[in-house]
Amino acid sequence: MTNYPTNKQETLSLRLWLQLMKCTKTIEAEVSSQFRRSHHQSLTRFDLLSQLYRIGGDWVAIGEIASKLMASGGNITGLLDRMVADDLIERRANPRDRRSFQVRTTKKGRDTFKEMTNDHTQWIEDALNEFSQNDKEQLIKLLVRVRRAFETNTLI
Amino acid sequence: MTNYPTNKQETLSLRLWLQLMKCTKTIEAEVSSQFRRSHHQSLTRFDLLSQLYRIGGDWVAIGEIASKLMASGGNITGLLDRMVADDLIERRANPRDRRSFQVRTTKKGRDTFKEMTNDHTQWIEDALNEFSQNDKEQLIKLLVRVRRAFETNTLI
DNA sequence: GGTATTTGTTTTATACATAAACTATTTACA
DNA sequence: TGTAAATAGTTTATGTATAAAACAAATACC
Repeated sequence: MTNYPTNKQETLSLRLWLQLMKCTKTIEAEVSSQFRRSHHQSLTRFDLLSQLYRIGGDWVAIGEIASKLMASGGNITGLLDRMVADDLIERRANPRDRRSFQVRTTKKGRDTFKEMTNDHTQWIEDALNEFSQNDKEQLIKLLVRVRRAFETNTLI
Repeated sequence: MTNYPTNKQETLSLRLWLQLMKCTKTIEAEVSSQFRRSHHQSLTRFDLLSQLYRIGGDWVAIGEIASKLMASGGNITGLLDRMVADDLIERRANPRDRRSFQVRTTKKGRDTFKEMTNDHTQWIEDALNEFSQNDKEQLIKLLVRVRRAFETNTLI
């Protein structure tokens, strides 16, 4: 999102990273504000509901949610509290481990997610319909490679 | 960053957007935590210092900063307060317009920015050195196109 | 010249993010 | 066993983000 000084040597790699960020932020801002307007929900909540949906309606440990969302524990605690208050998810103690808690979606949570995901898919489709299948596949392939490069790099 | 349900029709456009987000989040998390560790600064502060550097050391109106960072006004007020407290920037009333305020970097701010930007460039270079010039250029081109598609779409 | 509107910024309320310290439990193992 | 270590979540302190209301100063305009 930043325009870096152009007088300094701005390498191709750096330009790539800056464009990547700018692109993501632009779409994210749009989707995020649409979600707020249309559903009074945040992108984070959508992510969380997606994870729960993906798992299939069963009780899920809070730690598992946190790792899937790449979020810190303290963050998740508050997020879940607010979503329980809004009746999107429910929460219980893990019957087998008294340290642990579990959550799952409520009916309202599932309905909300369904509406959100329909809108979401539609927005993205509409915006990206000008791209050929080939362009998209190419881009996906490159993005996965970039991410892998960073993930392996990080583990050193 | 989310893995969406694969049983539902997951279009190519959607997969593209999800990979884009995942990729950006991964790099962002890495850069962000490095900045925190190495310089006790956030990515947001780096962005702000970049803008000030780009402008060239002159006093800049707060509103201009806000629009360049694509941030809300209320956000900027707090951010600037903390950065003034850390002696990275200084702040004064606009001598020509008594509604308005201006900021510019301090010496410490410029030094901090210089160190951060060197590290930043190095990290990105190291992670992306496996990519050919052609790959990078291709990717940049596609990313710009995607962003434009979204920007024009949004303005409707 | 006086009122209405716009502009530039802050304040307030709330949401979301991290790290670090803390509590409670479970597990490992001497 | 009994104690140390690991694990699961929460709390706390702080930073970053938004929208909406508030405010003061500048500008528009009748």
